[in-house]
Amino acid sequence: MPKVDDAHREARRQQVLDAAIACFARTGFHQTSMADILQEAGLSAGAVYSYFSGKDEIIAAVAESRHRQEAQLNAAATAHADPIEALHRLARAYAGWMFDPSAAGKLRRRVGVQSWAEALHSPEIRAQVLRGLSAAKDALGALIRRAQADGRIAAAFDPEALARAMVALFQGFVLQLAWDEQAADRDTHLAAVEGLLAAITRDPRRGAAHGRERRPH
Amino acid sequence: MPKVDDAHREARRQQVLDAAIACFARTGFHQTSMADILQEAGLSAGAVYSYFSGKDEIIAAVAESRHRQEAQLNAAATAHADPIEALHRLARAYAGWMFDPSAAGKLRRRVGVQSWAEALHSPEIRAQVLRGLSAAKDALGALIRRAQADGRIAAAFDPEALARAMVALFQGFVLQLAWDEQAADRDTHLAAVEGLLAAITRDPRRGAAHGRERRPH
Amino acid sequence: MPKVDDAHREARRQQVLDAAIACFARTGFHQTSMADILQEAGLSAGAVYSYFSGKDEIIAAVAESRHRQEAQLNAAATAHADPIEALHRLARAYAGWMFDPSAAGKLRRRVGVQSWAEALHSPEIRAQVLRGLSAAKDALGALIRRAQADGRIAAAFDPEALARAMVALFQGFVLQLAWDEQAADRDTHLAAVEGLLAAITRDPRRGAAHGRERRPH
Amino acid sequence: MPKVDDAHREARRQQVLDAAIACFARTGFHQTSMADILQEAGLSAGAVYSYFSGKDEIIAAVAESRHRQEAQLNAAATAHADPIEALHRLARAYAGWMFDPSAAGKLRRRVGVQSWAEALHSPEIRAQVLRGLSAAKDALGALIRRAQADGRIAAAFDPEALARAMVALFQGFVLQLAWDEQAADRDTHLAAVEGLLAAITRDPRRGAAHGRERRPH
DNA sequence: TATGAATGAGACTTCATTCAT
DNA sequence: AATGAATGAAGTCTCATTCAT
Repeated sequence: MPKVDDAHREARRQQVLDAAIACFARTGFHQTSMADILQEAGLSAGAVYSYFSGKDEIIAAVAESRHRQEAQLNAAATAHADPIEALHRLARAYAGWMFDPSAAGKLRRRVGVQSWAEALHSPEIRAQVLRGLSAAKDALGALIRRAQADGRIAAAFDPEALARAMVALFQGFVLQLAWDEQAADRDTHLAAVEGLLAAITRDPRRGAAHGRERRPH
Repeated sequence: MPKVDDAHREARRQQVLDAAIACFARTGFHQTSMADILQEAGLSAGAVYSYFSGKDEIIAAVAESRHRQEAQLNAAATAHADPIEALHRLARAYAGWMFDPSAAGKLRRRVGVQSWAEALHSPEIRAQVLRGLSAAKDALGALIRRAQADGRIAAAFDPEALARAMVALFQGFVLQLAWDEQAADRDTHLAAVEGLLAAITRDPRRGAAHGRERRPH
Repeated sequence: MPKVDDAHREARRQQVLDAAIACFARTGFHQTSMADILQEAGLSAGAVYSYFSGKDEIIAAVAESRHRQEAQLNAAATAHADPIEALHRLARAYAGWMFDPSAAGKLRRRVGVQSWAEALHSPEIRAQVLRGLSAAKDALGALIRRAQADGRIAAAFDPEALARAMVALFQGFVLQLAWDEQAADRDTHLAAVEGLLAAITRDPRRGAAHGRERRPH
Repeated sequence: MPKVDDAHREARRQQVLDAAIACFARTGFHQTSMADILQEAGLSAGAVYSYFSGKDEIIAAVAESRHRQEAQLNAAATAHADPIEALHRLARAYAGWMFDPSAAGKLRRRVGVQSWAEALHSPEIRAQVLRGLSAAKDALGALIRRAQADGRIAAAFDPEALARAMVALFQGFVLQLAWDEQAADRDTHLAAVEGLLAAITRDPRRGAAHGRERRPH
């Protein structure tokens, strides 16, 4: 019955990953020892090593699970017909995930920031991070181009640069939130992002484009 | 002649810090061994340990020197009488430093990102990072408030939130540049930041402001 | 089955302590390296460090085990009803232990002397040594007082000073033996101690005290 | 002018030795670093190394100076014509030196105890200590034999064993005093030693030996 | 002679990983 | 499959000693 075995295997792997996330969020990848993870998971060394080849694979798997979840956000949000509405939905989807005030959200931010640093010297994690960045930029870029085609965003904007800036804004907020969870709440962050969005959007109902009537949200 | 000794001492410390920065940028704080730093610096263990009490002090000194340089940017740029001009100068000063395409700039970004991660569990580095963040936010916030008093930025903006967003934008760009130095050049980043700035600024030469109906949040 | 584990743990700790005693006796606490102990014990560094937190704890445990054994001597010997007989038994018990000509006795003396020196700057070992000294002095002092009450030892003796002197005599012999195992045998030492004892003891069967029949050895 | 140079050299050596004694008394031979000694002496490394070949030579010289001083005690005291009086003088000379309550005496005891431990594994120091022990035993033994020839000490005593016991008594007192300087004063120790002496001495004016007139303290 | 910066062997300790049970 | 004791390479740091100045 491989199905049962696979389910069991998957459950055990998740148990290890959850423990690892808790430890990594607390002390960072390289200051967390395997012993810390074993204790947090309540498993023996032998057990953990039968599911993962080593610490590096655990780090990679933690980063990978983060990446997988992120990828779903893009797909879900960009389906909407109206590009501006899709942009807003995408922003809300990301904000909901990254600014999540729950304990899980806090762990995610902290591990996320560590991964960003780790990406500087781990080829695997770098690839993941860059893939995630590209996916977000591509999704945003496509929507921006559609909006520009509709005359809803000034053609003068470089879609790539604009997409990059929107992601940067998110990333900076995640950093600030990771350093100080009290820094601001989810709505504050979302408002800022949507403000940027509104500032560059033309009102579609007016003949002449004007930034002045834009409603940030 | 303490001057000679002090100069020598300072030179040696800098030699170690330079070596450490090179190593940290390459492999991260905790995957860099003291042996790596010794080799890079071309010094013996004993020599290095006579200038620093240990690896932690080196990490702290590296982060500290970064922080010290950053602090000077705020002061230099905010002196201008016109708040909008001061904001632009501040943006350019930060951009010039953080997006510096030279090797030194690249090292700075990479070490900076590591420090951001390290700040999550090192009280000292966290304090430095938060101090730097506060200083930047305060400088920006003061200028924004002056601009609002002059009617140059819509009063509806929360100065604190706006300042925070401008910093976030910078931080996100630094991250993206650190991951991929080819991602964009200094001008692209600066243009994006100045674009945001322009989008929220009223034209002072016009009787009626044009940003007036927008409610950023 | 904690019993098995505990037994195993205790056996391993003892294995380390035995190795440490051999090394310490040979080269002293601070000139013995952990590598020496590891080799002598036939264990790896990791194994030893899972039983002891470090070298200091091993030193303390070695001194402690010595102290524990010594404490039993006092209790066993002082139970006798006749105080003079109890004094002799105590002297014989100590002599049997401290002048033991076996290899174990030799190790004990050598480590003991090192502990005496170590007690000068290690608070833990000093406390142990002083506790052992007090226990011996107290046991002797109580017996001396009982003998004085019975008129068997001249009331003019200060019991505390006499006890201290008897202990000093033992300690000096241990030193001399440690320096030169051929210096004298157990009987010689015991004879000297019992000689001192006899010299201060009145013959209970005689009306008048006489030191003259004593045979110092 | 070699005389001046020699005097200078000797003064410098003594300066180092004094510093070393202070350090050794405080922390023991092997936990005192050369840096400690340099600082205490107020000399540079190069200076110290031009007077001593290394730490071992300093340790040996410290032990040696102690030994030299001790040797003078024997000679001075044993010159007296009456062997019993000479024994008392010898005891007082040793007591005066070893139980000296001054700071110098305290240092001497502490360094002495360390030397005793060091003698277990350093051939040089062992030789010194054994030479000192032999000298004392020989001086005492000679006096005891003279006293026995005069009928002042019972012939039944083994002179060697008796001498050894008297030295042991001193050594034990030194130990106890080093551990706790408040343990007893010089007079108490001297009284105990003289008490032992009296206990084995026959009254020369009486035909029959009597221990009973002895005054233990 | 004197200095003290520099050396580098070696000390203690940790921890990712293995493997006999 | 699971355990956890054991391994040992590698890490950080110290300190006796040297040598250019």
